[in-house]
Amino acid sequence: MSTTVIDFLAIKIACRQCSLQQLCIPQGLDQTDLEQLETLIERPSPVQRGQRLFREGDRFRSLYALRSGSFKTYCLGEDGSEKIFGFHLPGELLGLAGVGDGRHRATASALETSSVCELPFDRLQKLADQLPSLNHQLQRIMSRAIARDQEILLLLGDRTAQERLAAFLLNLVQRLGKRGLSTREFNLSMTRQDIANYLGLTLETVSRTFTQFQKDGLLQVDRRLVRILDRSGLTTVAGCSSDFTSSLGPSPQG
Amino acid sequence: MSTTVIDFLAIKIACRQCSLQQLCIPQGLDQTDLEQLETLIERPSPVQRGQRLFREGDRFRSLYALRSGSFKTYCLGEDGSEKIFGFHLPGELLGLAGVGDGRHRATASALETSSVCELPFDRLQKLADQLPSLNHQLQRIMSRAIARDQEILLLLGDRTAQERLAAFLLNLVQRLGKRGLSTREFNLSMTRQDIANYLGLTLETVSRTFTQFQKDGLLQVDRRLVRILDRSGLTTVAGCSSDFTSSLGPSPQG
DNA sequence: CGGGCACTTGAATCATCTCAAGGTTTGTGG
DNA sequence: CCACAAACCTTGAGATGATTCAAGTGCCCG
Repeated sequence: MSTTVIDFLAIKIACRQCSLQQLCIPQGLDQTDLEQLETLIERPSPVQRGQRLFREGDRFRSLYALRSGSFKTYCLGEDGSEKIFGFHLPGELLGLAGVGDGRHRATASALETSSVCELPFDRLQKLADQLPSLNHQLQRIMSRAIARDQEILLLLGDRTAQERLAAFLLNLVQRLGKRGLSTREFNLSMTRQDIANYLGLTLETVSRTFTQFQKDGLLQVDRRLVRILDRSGLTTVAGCSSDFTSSLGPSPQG
Repeated sequence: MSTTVIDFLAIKIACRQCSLQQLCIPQGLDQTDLEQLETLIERPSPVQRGQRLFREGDRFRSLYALRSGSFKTYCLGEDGSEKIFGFHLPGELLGLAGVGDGRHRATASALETSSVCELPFDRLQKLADQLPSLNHQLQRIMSRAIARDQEILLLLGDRTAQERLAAFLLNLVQRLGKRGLSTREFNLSMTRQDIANYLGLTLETVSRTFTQFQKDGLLQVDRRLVRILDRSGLTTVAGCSSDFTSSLGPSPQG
């Protein structure tokens, strides 16, 4: 037992061998910069479903790079209801919204057992002050987070339930594809309630829309398992430029 | 005539004397850093109502700090319809979403005659590489833009027309107040259509809601002129934490 | 003075929500 | 291994807030 623990803690963080390199911070950094980056990364133990990485209002200390699994980020309303800002997949950075004023602006909760790399922000910032390439990469990542949010706003702006769900699913497969997973069949790690919340709909409407898509031969749905039968049909239903569906990302990262 | 032009071009940009210092990039920078920042700032001629600072798809070259006036940022849908991401007031930075991939992600259009400072990004970045304090300020600004977007999502998530409009107005007066303007009476620089679009409603619904607020004694409205009669009543209608209304800012900056 | 634009108001329609009930899966303890 | 509870999902019927369509007013600008 103790050996297991020791072995686990002894794992060297090697961005250079990580399959998510091109999606994560290392993108665009050279070998020597990467080596320095690796020295500051910590790896906490895996996060179980429902467990939180940080909470709304927590002191902001670290950014988190998702290695495996998935998260949702949300805030609680006055009445205790959640509002979900985004779902996050491996390679994405969580916590960016906390940089601004030193407090996390959302809660990040694991949708399934997940693992993350922790990047203590003071050390990351210090390193970025010395490595322009790392600095620029951080700028790019933050800017993209802003751009993605615009696209979520597009989605929520003035669209029907069908358009929203179709766009959501297309975005999801597109992001899964980038991570080397199937773009035809996948498992939703979030509940209908979560999807509804994110899309500004009710649970029932999401459920009905899934059923409708199935009747229309666009999808085959079995609880959390979704198979896309007619991608172009789905794109038509989404009713927006491929540009949009291809770039719609997660909401601001906690 | 030519003297006018020459005089205009000769105006020295002095962040140190700018009243927006505390809202804009200079916040937190010391004298010497500010002097260096001033050297790279350009001031284009004033932008007339309807004129665009940059357009969706344009090559990203500069950030723009708004000195006076106001802007909206939006994207065009396939059918030519706009989707407005935000309204921008003096001291705010436009164009942040373009850093990520070198293209502007939205169009920035002046709602009234406005003036801006242009910050060529290559020079700004180079300077930030040398001045950690400037760099950190840029990080803060981008992070806050992400955080603000979360709050817009909260607003659009699941709220009635009344809640949305009340929250919108409260946010606006709050931002105007920070700029030393009246928090009881102000002029809307955007049309009902723009507000509707931003809030995910129709023009008619916004108009009706204004009328309703007036009947309820919350506001006095005369075309674009709005006077707030019952701030706390409006807060109640907005139905969200003061925390939220106080921090809801503009959408991602173009 | 006239034309256009922004805004207001009304009535009917519609998409989504709400409320309610039932079904399935999963996990837990006996 | 079974019974049971909890969580999740589906489906239906009725209610409702917002939209759509339509008409009309007032203001600004040429």
